[in-house]
Amino acid sequence: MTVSTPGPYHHGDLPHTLRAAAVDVIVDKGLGAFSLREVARRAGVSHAAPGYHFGDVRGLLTAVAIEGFETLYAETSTAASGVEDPVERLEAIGRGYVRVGVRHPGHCEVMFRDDVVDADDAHLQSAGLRAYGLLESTIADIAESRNPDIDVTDAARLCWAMVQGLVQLRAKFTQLDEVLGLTSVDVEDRAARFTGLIVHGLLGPTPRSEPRDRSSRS
Amino acid sequence: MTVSTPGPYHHGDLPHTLRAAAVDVIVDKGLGAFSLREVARRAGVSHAAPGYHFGDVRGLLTAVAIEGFETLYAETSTAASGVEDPVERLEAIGRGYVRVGVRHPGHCEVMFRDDVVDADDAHLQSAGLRAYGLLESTIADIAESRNPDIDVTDAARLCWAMVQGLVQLRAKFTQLDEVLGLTSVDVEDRAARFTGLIVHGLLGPTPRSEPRDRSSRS
DNA sequence: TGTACATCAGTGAACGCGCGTTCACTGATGTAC
DNA sequence: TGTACATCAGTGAACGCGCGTTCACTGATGTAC
Repeated sequence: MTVSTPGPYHHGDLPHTLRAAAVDVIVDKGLGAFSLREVARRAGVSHAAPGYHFGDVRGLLTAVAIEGFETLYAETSTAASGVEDPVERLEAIGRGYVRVGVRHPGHCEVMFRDDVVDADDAHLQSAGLRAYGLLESTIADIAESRNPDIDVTDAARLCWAMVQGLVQLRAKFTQLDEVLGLTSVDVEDRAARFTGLIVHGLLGPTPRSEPRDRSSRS
Repeated sequence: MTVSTPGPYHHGDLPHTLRAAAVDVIVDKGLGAFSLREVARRAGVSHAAPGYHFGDVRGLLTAVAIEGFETLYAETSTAASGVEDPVERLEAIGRGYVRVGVRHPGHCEVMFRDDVVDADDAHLQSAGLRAYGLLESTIADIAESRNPDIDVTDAARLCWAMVQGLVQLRAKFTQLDEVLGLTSVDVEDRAARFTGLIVHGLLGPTPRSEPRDRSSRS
């Protein structure tokens, strides 16, 4: 990733390169060691260049977070498109989420870190709500067609929290595997079981493919 | 928390005070702004004092993480003790976990951050494995008594990831609540439903109180 | 086609700051006799 | 009980470092005429 050649004075698309370099830094040095100067070094430009485009550290990280939410929305909506059954759609979204987590760990490390990002940024908020909205609307569909007792907002958060937990703990699991002497497992497969659990949990302890008569309930 | 009086030359239990101050800093400034000097300032001692007791930043944060795992073990094992049924015990542990997350967010922010902590530290590893072991052994009990098909190691991680996700996203949810104009919800109640989902998912789609004949397994 | 000028994109030297670390020190406590 | 000494706990001045930010600058591109 590191560009060592001096390169032309005018860079093709420096903002893009800087975002990529920022992700690079996050992934292999961690957010703690993140700095504009390190990003500039990796992008092969002067240390003042990131400031020119993004203002400050917060601005650059916010741009990375926005990119992350856009990727998340793109991946999950693609995964969901064309899937008729809302339950299957939810599973597809869950898998898509985890895929993003696995493929873009740098973005994910920033997306929910309001202490590090400009949480008031309008683009960031709309990108985040757009991704969240897809999840929530799918659960609303499930509620409508399968179980009207579901608290949609709350269920959406359960799903989000669970999948996010999976993504966040992936690194820890990997380390635990080493400590415990176990081999690492297929994360996406785990995600499938995850979403399966969520769905079964949402539909109640005895899910059926056809809704049964459950009218007498508190 | 901040001590402004000069205080006596010899502090009663400075290591303890420094750990508390460290948690303080993490909670309201974030790990990004964490520094030994800031911790010393809050503890009301010279900036060299933390170095004397903990060596460096990593050492202090490792001590905080150990404290966190010890608290986690204490809380979950207390919650689990005396509960006969392993399923109920797992639920109690899940609730205990979330309680720790809610009450000790500073510790939790550090416990799984290997980039910031000395992951090779023997005390840290044993404290972590002790907490994890309680969870795993409970799931092993469930597997034994209810469903031998459960992959115990993997199920334990699912649980851990889910509850951890809940804890980590709590702050995000709070912020989303503001964005979406909703009131915040009872986190521990959410945890109960969480663990319920896990348990039902683990026991399969049609859980029974008595184990059925399943002897033919690979 | 050529020239002058404006604007954009990135440079690099300079600055002040907070940090971690070191180190000679000092104040307090414990111990030997 | 008193004195000398060792050890422990914390100090504070000093240092070098990487950082973010500023700012006059320069190289490249676009536009007007």
